[in-house]
Amino acid sequence: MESWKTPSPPEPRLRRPRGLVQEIVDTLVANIRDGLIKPGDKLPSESEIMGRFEVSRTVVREALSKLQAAQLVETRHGIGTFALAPQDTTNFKIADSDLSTIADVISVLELRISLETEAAGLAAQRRNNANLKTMEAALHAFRSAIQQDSDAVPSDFEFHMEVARATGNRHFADLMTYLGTMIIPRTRVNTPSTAPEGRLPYLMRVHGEHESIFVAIRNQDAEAARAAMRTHLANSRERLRKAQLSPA
Amino acid sequence: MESWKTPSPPEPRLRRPRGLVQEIVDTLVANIRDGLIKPGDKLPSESEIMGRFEVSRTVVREALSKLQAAQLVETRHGIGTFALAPQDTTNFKIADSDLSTIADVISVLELRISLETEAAGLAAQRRNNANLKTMEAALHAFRSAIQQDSDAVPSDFEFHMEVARATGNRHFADLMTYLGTMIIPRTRVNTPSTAPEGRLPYLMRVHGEHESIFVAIRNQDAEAARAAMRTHLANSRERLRKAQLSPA
DNA sequence: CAGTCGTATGTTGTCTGATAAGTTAAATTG
DNA sequence: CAATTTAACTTATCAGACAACATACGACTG
Repeated sequence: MESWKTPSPPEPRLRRPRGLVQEIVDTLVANIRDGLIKPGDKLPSESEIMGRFEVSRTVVREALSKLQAAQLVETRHGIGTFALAPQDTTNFKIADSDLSTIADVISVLELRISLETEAAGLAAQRRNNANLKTMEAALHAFRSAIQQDSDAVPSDFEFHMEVARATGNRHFADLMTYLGTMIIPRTRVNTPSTAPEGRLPYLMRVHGEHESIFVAIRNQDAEAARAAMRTHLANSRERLRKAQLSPA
Repeated sequence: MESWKTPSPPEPRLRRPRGLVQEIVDTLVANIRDGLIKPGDKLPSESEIMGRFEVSRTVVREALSKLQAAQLVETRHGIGTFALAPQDTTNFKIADSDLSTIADVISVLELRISLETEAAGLAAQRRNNANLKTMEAALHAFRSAIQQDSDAVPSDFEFHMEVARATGNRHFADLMTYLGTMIIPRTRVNTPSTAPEGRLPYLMRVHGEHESIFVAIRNQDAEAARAAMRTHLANSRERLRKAQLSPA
């Protein structure tokens, strides 16, 4: 009924995934973050943005409105819109919107690789018997969960947390806790389901990697612990990469 | 029902504190925070808000746009705008009280070692020419500052920040920014003063370490970059350790 | 009667064109 | 030259329109 209604298709705007407004917001945010627009700089006038993106002024103003709300720019009547200096960020935070795609999750996982690789090395040097005992318990719980086909994520996370705790440096455990709560809900969905080898073999391999980490830490071999942890998390990253390339 | 909009006096519009948009934003935010509009509730339609505040749709839409940016509401095309549940405000934070002793600073430095060692490796793989240029400029500024006996900390930090940026992973740069602002004010005090070799030789050695990192990143040698960064920061840690044992 | 379909209606998304008001700098005037 | 006026550019707001989307209800069909 409408298929014959459009004889001429001059549609220069093919993709509008999240609306025109968000497209402009994303572009401007990127320009500011990348330093293309420095704090104090004047943004292009509304008319200019209209022309550059080929949208109406309504869209431009709503985009700028969002940037104002985000405290990224300040608009002065009759003069223009200016980029603001990033406010004092006395905390580290990952926005939920920065975890919407698999690529976003990978970027957080990279941070986790950075953190946990070093944590494993420090843990190997500083672990005490209580740490080893807790790790062992977590490994045992993980194996049981696999065999009983129940949720293995809690014991998995508990093992990693104990490695972080074994560093004796509270900040490692704190940051792990934060990253864990951010990442776990997103990775759970596609954890064993995307494994080409099937759930049980995959989880058993993970278990083996955990044991390699544990042995290195127990033997106080910092280099081996680092390497084992890096291998373990790099595997997770590769699995996510594949899931990214071949969506279900 | 009238509780969320005070009836306006016969005078059309006497005070406009920061514009009509902000007035609507303030009112709606207050209503959401006070529970008059609960999470999941549908806000009045745009036409309705237009009528109640006697403003045009432009103003209403810009106000709602700000609320969207603040993650207070969500708008669905063709349905309406709905109040959102307050999002998780969990974040990673290091309390000021956790930085009172040198041991505390060392523990944060360890986190930084973890972060920057990996960042150097990733930077070696992913750096572009702009990154290299910025790093070179920072190195040059650092050397100049040394020779002119001025503050070398900003260019030092700038170099490290650019390494973090060269990872292409925003979280590295974000966490570096946070750790940097936490740590810098504390390390500045005892930076070159506690060096047994004297200020200039010490800073020149730091400069050399920076150059080793830079060369490895330029050559895209990830392992060498990691090692150079680890050496560099381990030296800082050792210096702090000595200062801890022999307080001035 | 049950299920499907089309339409009426209400909503948000975007566009167009206009007027008001603030700011700056050139042009004009004394 | 200095003060003032004007012009141009900017943001702020308004008004009306059409498109895209979603839902509800009635009509038609089996």
